[in-house]
This record gives sequence, C-alpha cells and structure tokens, in this order.
Amino acid sequence: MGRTTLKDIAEKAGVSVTAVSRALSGYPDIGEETRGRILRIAEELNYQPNIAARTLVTHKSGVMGLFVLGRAKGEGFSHPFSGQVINGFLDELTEDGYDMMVFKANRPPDSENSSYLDLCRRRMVEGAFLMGLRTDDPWLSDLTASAIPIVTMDMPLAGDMTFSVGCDSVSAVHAAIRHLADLGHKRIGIVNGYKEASISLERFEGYKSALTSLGLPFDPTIVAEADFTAAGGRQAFLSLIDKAPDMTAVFVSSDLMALGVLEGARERGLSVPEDLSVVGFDNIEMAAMSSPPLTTLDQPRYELGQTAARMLISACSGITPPSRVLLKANLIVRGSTAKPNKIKTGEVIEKAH
Amino acid sequence: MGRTTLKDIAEKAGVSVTAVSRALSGYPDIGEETRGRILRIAEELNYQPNIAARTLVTHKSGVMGLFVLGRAKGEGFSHPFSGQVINGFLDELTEDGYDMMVFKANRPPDSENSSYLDLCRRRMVEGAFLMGLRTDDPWLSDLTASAIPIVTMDMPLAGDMTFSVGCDSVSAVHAAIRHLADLGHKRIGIVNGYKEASISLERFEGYKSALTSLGLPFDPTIVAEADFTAAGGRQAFLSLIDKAPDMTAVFVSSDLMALGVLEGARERGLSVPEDLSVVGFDNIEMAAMSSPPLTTLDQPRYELGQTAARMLISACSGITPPSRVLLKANLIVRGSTAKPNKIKTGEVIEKAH
DNA sequence: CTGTTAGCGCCTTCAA
DNA sequence: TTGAAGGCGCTAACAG
Repeated sequence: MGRTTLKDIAEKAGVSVTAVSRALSGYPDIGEETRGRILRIAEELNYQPNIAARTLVTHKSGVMGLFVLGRAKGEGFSHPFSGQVINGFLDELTEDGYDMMVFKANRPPDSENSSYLDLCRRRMVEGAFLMGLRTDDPWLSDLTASAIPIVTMDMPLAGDMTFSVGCDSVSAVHAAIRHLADLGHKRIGIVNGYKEASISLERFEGYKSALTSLGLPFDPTIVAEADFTAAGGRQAFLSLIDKAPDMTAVFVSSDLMALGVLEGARERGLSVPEDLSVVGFDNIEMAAMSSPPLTTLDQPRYELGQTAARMLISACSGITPPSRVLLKANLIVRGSTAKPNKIKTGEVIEKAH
Repeated sequence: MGRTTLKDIAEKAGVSVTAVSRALSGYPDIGEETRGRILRIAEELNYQPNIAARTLVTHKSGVMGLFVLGRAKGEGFSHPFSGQVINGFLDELTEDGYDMMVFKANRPPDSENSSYLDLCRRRMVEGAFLMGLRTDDPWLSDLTASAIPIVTMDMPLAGDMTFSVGCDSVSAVHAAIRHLADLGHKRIGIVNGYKEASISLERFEGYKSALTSLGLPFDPTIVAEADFTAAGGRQAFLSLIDKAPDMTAVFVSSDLMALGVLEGARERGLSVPEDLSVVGFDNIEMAAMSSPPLTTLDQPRYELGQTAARMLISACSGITPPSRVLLKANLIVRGSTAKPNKIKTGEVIEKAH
C-alpha cells in the first residue's frame, strides 16, 4: 500500500522533508530551481498529501459538514428542493479546496449517538451547513452555541457564529399576490406551511401586507396551514374551498403543497386556471411538469447553496459574513394562473353543494 | 479550543495514555476497575477521539466516499431517484460507525482537478459508492483498477474490488409487459434509455423476451430511445405514436420519461389510460402525483442504498461480497393502465392524420 | 534559502 | 494487567 510521502520525494530530490513540504505548499522561501525539481518529482510519483497527517498538526481538516434535517418521508435529501442547493454548495466548496461530509441528522438523542457538535469535533469539521426547517430540533443549540461557523437554510438562528441564507419571502409573496390581483382576483387564499418554520411566518406576513397594500381585505377564513407535503396541501385546500367556495385564487407556500392543491381542485371538479388560480413557491422540477404547469416563485437553489458555502468559507477564514443573506425569488408565470372566470366559478359552487 | 485528549484522561485517572486507549477501544486486557474509572472520566470530559490522529496510524479513516455522477440538469443529486438511495446508504454507514464524504464528480479531467482515485487516497477513503449511469466516464477505470472497494449503482463494471447493486430489470419488465398483456394489449411499445447505460440494455432484453414468452410479435418500429429526461421521453413518444398510431400501450424505462410520455399523449389528444396505457419504472414520488397516477415498477431505493453500504463495509473488512446484487422491483398498478379501448383509439388515429 | 528539531493525538509493539 | 517507547506523515518554529 506504499503511498508516496514527502519523505519519498525528499530522498529522490536529495533535500529535506521540510523543503518538500514548503515547495508543495507554495511557500516563497525556497529556491526556484529546487522547487521545480521537487514539483516535478512529486508529479512523477503522483504524490497525494495525507490529509489526516496535515489535519493533525494544523487543526484544519478542510471539511465542511452538511446536516440534512428532517429526513422523514419526502423531506431532506428526498426533497426535490435539496438537490440543487447541495450541488451549489458542493461545487463552491470544491472550488476552494474543501470537501463535504454529510452527517445523518435526526437520530434519537440517546447515549448511543453523538450530538451534531460531537460529530463535527471528531472530524474536525471546520463549518457546517444545516438544511431543514424546524427550529425546534433539540440538537441545534449545541451547534449554534459552539465556535464552529454554521450556516442554516431558511432558518435564522441566534448565535455568534451562526448565519443563514434564504430568499426574501416577503417581497416574493408580494410579487405573487400582485400578479393575482393584476389578473383581477379579489378573493385570494393562502395555504401556508407550519409555524415551526420561520419561512411560514415570513410568507404569511408578506401575504397580509400585500393584500393591504393592494387594498384587498384580509380574511382569516381563507388561511390554512399544512405540513409542506402534497397530501397536506391537498387537505388544507379542500377545507379552504369547502368553507369559501367563492375563493378564486390561492397562494401556496411550496410547490409540493401546490401540487396537492391541484389534486384537490381536480377532486372538487374545479379546473385550473379557469375556476381557480394557483401560485406555488420554489419552482421545483415538477412544477413545470404538472398539468397545468405551475405558476410559481423560482428560488435560485444552486445559488443559495453557493452562497452558503461562501459564507462558511469566509467565516472560517476569519471574515465574518452578514448574519443573514437573502436572495431574490422570481415569479415564473405558467399555466396555473389566469383571470377569474366568474360564470364558471358560479357553476362550480352549485356543483360543490 | 482545548479538546480533551487521551492524555487529559490519563492524567486525571492516574494511568498511562496507553491504558486509556485500551480501555476506550474495548480491549479486554485491562482491569475492570481501571476501565470503569477511565470510561467515567472520558464521559465526564465528553471525550471525542481525534479521528485524524487515529487515521494516521491505523490507515483507516472510517470514511466512505460517494460520487454522484452526471450532475447536469436534473441528474445526480437533483434526480428524484437519488435521495432515498443516499438516505439508505448513509443510515447503514452510520450504523456501522462510518461517515460519508461526497465528492464532486464529472469535473473536467485537467491538471487542476484530481482524479476520483486521488480524491479517495488523500482522504484515505476506505470504499466508494458510485451513482450514475454512463459507463463511459473516463475517470472510472482508475478507481475500478485500484484496490479500493467500489460499489456502483445500476452499472456493473469490471474490477476485482468492484461490485454493483440494482434491481432485476429483466423480471421487472416482464411483470410490466405481462400486466399490459393481461389487460388485453397487443401492441406495446417501449421508450428506453440510452445505450450507454447497462440498465437500458437489460430492460430491452426484458421487453423482448417478455413479448416472446407472451406470444406477441416484436416490432422495432415501436422501440424508441431517450435520455432519461421527461423532455426526452415526450419527444421519443411523439415520434413513436406518429409512426404507429395503433400502439395502445407503452412501457417506459423511467418515471421521469414516463411523465414526458404523459405530456406527449396529452398533446396528441390521447387520454391515458383510455386511449393509451403507460407503465413507468422507478416509482419516484412524482409518479403517484401525476394525472393519472402512474403505474410503475417500484424500486426499493432505500434498500438499494443500504445494500450498497453493506457490501462496501463487508468488502472493507475482507469479506468479498457477491459481485452483483439484484433486488426485486415490484409492479405498482395505478391509474395509467387499463384495457385497450379500440373505438377511441380509432378516432384518434383519424385525428392524428 | 535550507536543514534540524519537535510535536500534533493516537495506536501498537515490547517489556515489566 | 499496565507502562514506556516509537512512529504514522506532516507542519512549524528555530537555527544555520
């Protein structure tokens, strides 16, 4: 298994190990000629540094951690949202010479399992990116209280070394509601996520303030809450439409839930967008493929991941990034929104009773 | 920053570092009483071993690598298939005390970037799991030729230490075709993946042999090939149905492509399943949410990931696993398949001309 | 500019 | 049953 080490190169080059180390690390204090020779030999021997050894002395592992919280049914990795974020995160890390280690989150906090923080410390992880929504994970505080830089996704948390990325929900929702209002909708409901996610609160704020600024009344009867799943979205929509059959449009806090809303609408014999306009949030791949394709707010997922990586890298090199970075979500108009069709809506109301 | 080390524990317990090391590693050659005391102190100090140091001497990092190949548009991480596989893989690894490092694959093979193998060696990765489909990645041979155990997904490759997991395509496709035949279909087309993926070849074999064993003729005009994307599936289906409007059913090699087929069918005014039956492959989340919900072959994705992990762990401990492990894909009958409707089909044929 | 020395934290002989 | 010594491969002082 004889890997080539600095020593091998040193012997072959007739210099000391230190010299080789310096040449390879790009230090200036080494003769041009010697450095050239060393580099050539290193290349020749396909030298790969033993990072474990380096880590041992420098206390820097070059590893960033990724915790994907809430990995149950359709969450976490399996969530259509995560993929591109992780791609962006990984690409940016790789660009800067970091590697990414993914840890299993949401393990039961018993003595068998180590806390998130312990996992980081064992591996000397330099910083960690947390994806997930619930701020009530009991293992979070450990991490955010530590000196390890943390970036969270859509989940601003307290902590000196804790930062977060996300999209500006308020202005995004404004754009969505304005779009609906421009089309002529007056009765616009909302299917929001659960309250344990801060994005839900923000999106609700955006919804309310948008209505206000557009001169539309706010009506709590057309506000529903679901669990960010399609099934939950469907359910929430059904209860909404049954209570308020005159609702002509609905803003949904995630595309997955919006797909559930589409399903619910079908069940009630409502055709989208003729009888009901639907706007989602996220622009997951599926959103373009549903029938009708979903009007939604595009989150720049890849860029969100990149941004998280950059913040982490920056924090690790001592440059404190802003505690929260918000990107812009853009409205993508597709086939699920249109002018309200009063007549059809009337028919449907009767059918529904 | 002062992490607790073996030395700290040793001092506090009044023993040597060696003794502590042994106690913590569960060696038997240490006094019951001493061990107890040591363990207690370790607990008290929340001792976390420095894995870098351990790796340096044992040459075992406790890290498995994950390479997600083909990360372009909708592939890799972003693919709805990957998530659960990775979950299973990670869970099983964690169970055995391994951690997972994810590497960026498909980087251009220039001097800037290290080969997959080099990445593994730097980090002393003990084994690697490769997800992806194209057997023509130029960086693969390096890895499969090395002594590092490799498990690939759906991509059997040569190599002493190279293994693979996947589903038994042939018998799965048989089940699908039999289902269609049982419903009364006689003219069953196929939208397959590209030939660079070995699953495409296997599924094609399954398709042909199923037809034969059911006494149905094989007709090359209703065979099409696409790139595993929805857009590609749509395109392939359109060319198929235009050439052979009497086709009443189609087997599609992936759900993503099948969703594209559904879209294509809509465009041609064919309603599914009345005019056309569609069977997919994978049972991704979306498959249950399309309209109509897709009849498909369920791949046990989580178990595939678990299996990969177990094979890797086993290979790392010197127990050579079987070079290929096939799990069973199960037919899930949903709304996209039904008896062929001759009359409607007739109408459509005329419309199409 | 280059080499010598020392040590990171841990495991593994070898003695006691 | 326990301890002492040595070294994994690398970097970081400190000398020359």
